[in-house]
Amino acid sequence: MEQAEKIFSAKGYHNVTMAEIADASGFAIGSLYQFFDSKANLYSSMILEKIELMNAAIRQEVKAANDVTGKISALITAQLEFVEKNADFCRIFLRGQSEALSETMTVLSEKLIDGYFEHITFVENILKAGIKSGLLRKLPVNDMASALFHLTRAMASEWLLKPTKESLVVKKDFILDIFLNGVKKGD
Amino acid sequence: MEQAEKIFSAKGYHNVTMAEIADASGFAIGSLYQFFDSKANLYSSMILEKIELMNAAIRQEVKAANDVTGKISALITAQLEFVEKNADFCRIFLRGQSEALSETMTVLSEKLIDGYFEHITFVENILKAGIKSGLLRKLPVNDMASALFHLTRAMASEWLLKPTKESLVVKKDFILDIFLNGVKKGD
Amino acid sequence: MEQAEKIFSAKGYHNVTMAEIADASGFAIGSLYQFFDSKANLYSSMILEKIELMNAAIRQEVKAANDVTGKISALITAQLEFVEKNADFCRIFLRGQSEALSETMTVLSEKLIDGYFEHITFVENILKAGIKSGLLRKLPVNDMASALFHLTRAMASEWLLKPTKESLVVKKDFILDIFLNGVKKGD
Amino acid sequence: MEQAEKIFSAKGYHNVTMAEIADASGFAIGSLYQFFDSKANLYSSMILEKIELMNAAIRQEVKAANDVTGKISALITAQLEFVEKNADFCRIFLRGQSEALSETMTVLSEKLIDGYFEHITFVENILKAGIKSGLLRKLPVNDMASALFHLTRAMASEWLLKPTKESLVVKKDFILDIFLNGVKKGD
DNA sequence: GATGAATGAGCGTTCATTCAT
DNA sequence: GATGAATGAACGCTCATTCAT
Repeated sequence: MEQAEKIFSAKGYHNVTMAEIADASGFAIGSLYQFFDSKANLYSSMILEKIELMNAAIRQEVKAANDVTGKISALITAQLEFVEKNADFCRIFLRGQSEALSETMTVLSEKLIDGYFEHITFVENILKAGIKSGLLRKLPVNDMASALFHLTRAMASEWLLKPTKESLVVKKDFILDIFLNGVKKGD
Repeated sequence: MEQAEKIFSAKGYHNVTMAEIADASGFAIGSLYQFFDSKANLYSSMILEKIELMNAAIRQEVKAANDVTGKISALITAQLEFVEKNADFCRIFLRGQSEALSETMTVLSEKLIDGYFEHITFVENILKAGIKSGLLRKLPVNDMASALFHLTRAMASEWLLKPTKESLVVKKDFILDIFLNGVKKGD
Repeated sequence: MEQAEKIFSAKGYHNVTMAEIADASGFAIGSLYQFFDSKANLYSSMILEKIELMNAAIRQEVKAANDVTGKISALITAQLEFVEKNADFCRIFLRGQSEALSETMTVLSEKLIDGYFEHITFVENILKAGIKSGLLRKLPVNDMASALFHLTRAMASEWLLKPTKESLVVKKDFILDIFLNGVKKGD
Repeated sequence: MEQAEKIFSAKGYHNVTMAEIADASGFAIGSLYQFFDSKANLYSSMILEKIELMNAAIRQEVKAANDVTGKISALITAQLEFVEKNADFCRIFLRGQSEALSETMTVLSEKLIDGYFEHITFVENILKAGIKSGLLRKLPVNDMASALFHLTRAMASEWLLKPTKESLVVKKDFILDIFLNGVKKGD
C-alpha cells in the first residue's frame, strides 16, 4: 500500500499520521496494523522494498552489459533511471534517510547502511575488473566506487532539487566522462 | 547554548525534547523560548549558524590560495576539515537534513537549498577561472561544481559511516586526483 | 465453550481479547458472536452458569442431610468443595467480581447480588430451623447467615491466596466449630 | 487529588479515562502525569494510601485498649468505622481489588496481599495474647484471625450492598458475640 | 451457518508552548 | 528577566464488533 510512499516523501516520517496514510490508501487505520506492526515498520518496509527494487534493476542492467565501460555506463544509467522514475521516493533521502532510535528504526538504519556497503562492494568488483583489464588506474577501489556512486548521486540530487523538464538520464555521459577522464584538460 | 547541537546530532530533531535541551544547556525551558520562538526555530538557528561557519572557513581558505589548483585544493581541504571537526553535526545530514513542513522548517529548507546553490555558484566561479586559464576542459560548470562538491561529500560520508582512526583530510589528494584526472588509465 | 473461563480467570475481563477466546476455544471470532451478543454477555453467561452449578451442588448436598447440624455441615462442605474444584474460576472473585457499568454488566452485577441474597435466604432458612429446634441462639438470622457464609469464604480466600497442598475441605470442622461455639474458652 | 477515588469507586479502573479524572479533579491531563507515572500508578497510589490510613487507624485504636477483649473490640470497631467513612472506596473491593497484569498492577496486587497477611499477623498476635491469658481456646491462630477479619468483612459487605440508614458500627457487638461465643445455644 | 479481515472509535501518553510567580 | 509547573491537542495503537464471502 505504497500510497504511503507519496505521503512520507512529501512530508517526512514524523509529520505523517497513521490516519493520513489510512485515508490516502483507502484502508482503515486498523487494517494498516494488520499488515505492519507499527508505523516505524510500515515506513521501513516501504523503504526497504523500494531499495530492493532499485538494486534488482541495477544488477540486471549491469549484467546485460559486456565490457567494463558498458557495465559502468549501465550502472550509472540504472541509478539515474530509478531516481527519475521514483523522484518522490528519492526526495526522502534528500530530507533524511531514516530518523532512527526506535528499535525498528535502528534496524532500518543498519539495513540501509549494510545495503549501501553491499552496493559499494558490487561497484568495487566492476572496477576491479576494469583495473585488471587495464582500463582503469590502480587506485583504491573502495574510494573509486564511492566516488562513482556519489558522482551519480550528485547529478540526481541536483535534478531533484531543481524543477527541470529535462530527463535526468542524459547526465549519464557527463558522469561517465568526468569519472573516467576527470576535468583536467588533456595534455 | 549549542549544547543542543550535540543532542540533536545524537538523536535527531523529533527525538529530542525541549526539556532535554534545557537540561543539557543549563537554561530553563522558559529561557529557551526567550531566545528562540520555537523548537523549530532553535533547530534552524543552530543549523544555519554552523553552516555559516563552514562557509566562512571555506571562503577564507580558498582566498588564501593563489592559483586555480590551489583554490580547488583549499576548497576540498576546508570542507573535509569542517566535517572532521564537526562529525556529530554532519551526521545530522546523513540522518536527514531537515524534517520540514512547519512554517519555520520550510524556511530552513529553503535557506539550506539557497545556501547550497550559493556554494555551488562559488565553486563554479573557481572552475570558470580554471577553464579560462586553460587548466580545465570546457564542461558545464554547474555540473562540474556539483561533481566536485559531491565527490568531497562522498569521502566525508564514507568516513562518517565507518569508524576510522585515520584523518579524513588525507583523502584530499585522492579527490583532487580523481576530479582532475578521472580514473581512466593513460591516454 | 467455557475455555473462556480459564482465560478470564487467569487474566481478568479487560485483559482478555475476543481473539484469545476464539483461539483457545477453537471457534472463530464470528461464531462467538453467534452465541453471545457481546464480550460482556459472554463473560456474564459464563459466570452465571458457574454460579448456578455451585448453587445446585449446594442445594443437593444440603437436601441430603437430615438434621440442622448436618445441613450446616453440608453447606460448608459444598461451598469448600466447589472452590477447591474451581479454584481458577473463584480467583476471579478475589480479583474482582465484575467490572460493571456496561448495560450487560450492570445486569450481571444485579444478578450476582440477587443470587447472593437468595443464597443468604437459603442459609437463613436452615438457621431458622436451627433456632426453632433449640440448637441455635435467637440471633438475627440474616447476620448469622452472612457470618456463616463469610466464615467459609474466609477459609476459601486464604486457601486461594496461599499455595497449599492440603485440601481445602479439611477446614470444614474448624468453620463449623467456630461458628457454633465461638472462640471463647468454655465457661 | 483523590477525587479520582470517587470515580474509580463508581466505575471501576478500566471504565475510567484519564480525561474523566482530569475533569473531575480540576487538573489537566498532563498535570496528572506530573504526579503519577501512569494511570495504573495513579490507581495504585490511591489504593495504597487509603489502605495505609486504615491500618494506621486500626493500630491506634487497638493500642488504646487495655485487655484482649477490648483490643478485639477495638479492632472490629476500627474496621467498621473505616468502611462506614469510606464506603465508596470500599466498594472497589466488592467490585474487585485490583485488575492486575501490568507491571505496576502486579506490584499493587502483591502489596495488597502482603498488606493482608501483615494485617492477619497483627490480629494473630492479639489472639495469641488471648490464648495465653486463658480467654480463648487453643485454636490455630491463623484461622482464627482470618475468621475474625472476614466476619467483620461480612457485616461490612452486607452493609455496603444494602442501602441502609443504620450505622454499620452497631454490628460490632454482634460480631464480637458470635466470634467469642459462636451461635450455639447454651451448653 | 461459519469465518476472520476489516473497521474506526476511543484510549493512554507525550511534549511544545505558555504564563503566573 | 528567568523559571518550570501546568496545559491540552494530537498521536500511535488496540480490540470489540461487523459483514462480505
